[in-house]
Amino acid sequence: MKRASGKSTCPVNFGLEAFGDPWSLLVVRDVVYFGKHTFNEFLASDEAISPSVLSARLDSLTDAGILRRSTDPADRRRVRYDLTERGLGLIPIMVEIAEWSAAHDPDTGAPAVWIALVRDNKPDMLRRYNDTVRRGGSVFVGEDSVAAQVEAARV
Amino acid sequence: MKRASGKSTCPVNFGLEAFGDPWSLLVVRDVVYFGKHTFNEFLASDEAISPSVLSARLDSLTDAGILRRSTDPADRRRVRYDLTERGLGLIPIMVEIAEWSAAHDPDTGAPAVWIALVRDNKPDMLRRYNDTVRRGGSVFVGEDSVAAQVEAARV
DNA sequence: TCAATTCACTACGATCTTCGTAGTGATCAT
DNA sequence: ATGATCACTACGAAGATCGTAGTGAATTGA
Repeated sequence: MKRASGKSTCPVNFGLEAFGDPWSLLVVRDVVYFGKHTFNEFLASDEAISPSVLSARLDSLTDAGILRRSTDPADRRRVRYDLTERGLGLIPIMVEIAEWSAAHDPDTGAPAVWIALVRDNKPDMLRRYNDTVRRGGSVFVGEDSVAAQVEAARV
Repeated sequence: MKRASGKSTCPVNFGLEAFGDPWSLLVVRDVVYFGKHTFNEFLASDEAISPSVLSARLDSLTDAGILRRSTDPADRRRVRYDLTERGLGLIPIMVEIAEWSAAHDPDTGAPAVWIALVRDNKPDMLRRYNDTVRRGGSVFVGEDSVAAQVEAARV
């Protein structure tokens, strides 16, 4: 991304300068969908980011106001990354990307039933995503995940 | 983007592999918002892409089934790029990016009134975007632009 | 008809970014 | 005290992008 910054006031360009590299949205995805919050958790993702690149991305996402870092008081080695309000605002973008990919990737790992659920109840599901991630939960992993909420409501 | 392809079935990753570099979505934006369709038109964008990179992006977007190329019968030098149905599917993603950026960039060039119009009439506006671009029009430029349609309806 | 222009695109060296592996220092568990 | 684990840094190799300068084919204007 050597492209000169601020050379255009186009909003699509602004977004791409903030998170439009090949890795930033994968970090955000790890937080939103899988409840990952630490360096080593991000490092262990399927896509195999290298530590120096991850470090640079965490810095730039923090600088852009998308992530907030904090040290765990119970273990001061541990640094935790959470989405800010601005970062939570990226959820609709990710959901649209997931929907597009699920429709066009024959080998997609996205469960068709989940994609349909999100597509057909978008405002409601986006609200659930937002609320859940805001309080530290995730879409698929954990006690209070969105998937668990939906499952509980289905019965 | 040296990242190994196909190493994950995550739909966010699939999308990013297809159009998640810093330039692809700017090409799509040029088509959708400004009605650009040729190499030199893309080259003249504010963000100053270099011709070799543009050439590579047009190839990869065509390979990904997002763009379709055709030679102008009236001027056989001219190569025209249009969005395929799959490419039209990227419109909701771009609209969400634009909405996020307009909300977080103090210097955004996006007209607030337009962003509000799209936000508050999203299904209707997305349908207009899609229909208009499909028949060769654009959001802001040209006789049949979405902006012109909205202006006509406002009177 | 023929030179000048315009079209999409390639060539290429310099520079920047990413990759992949191997550390480093601080903190924690035993 | 020792070893493990934490977030990261270092660094050379490989790859991508930048910016400028072409190239050949098609079209236009004289």
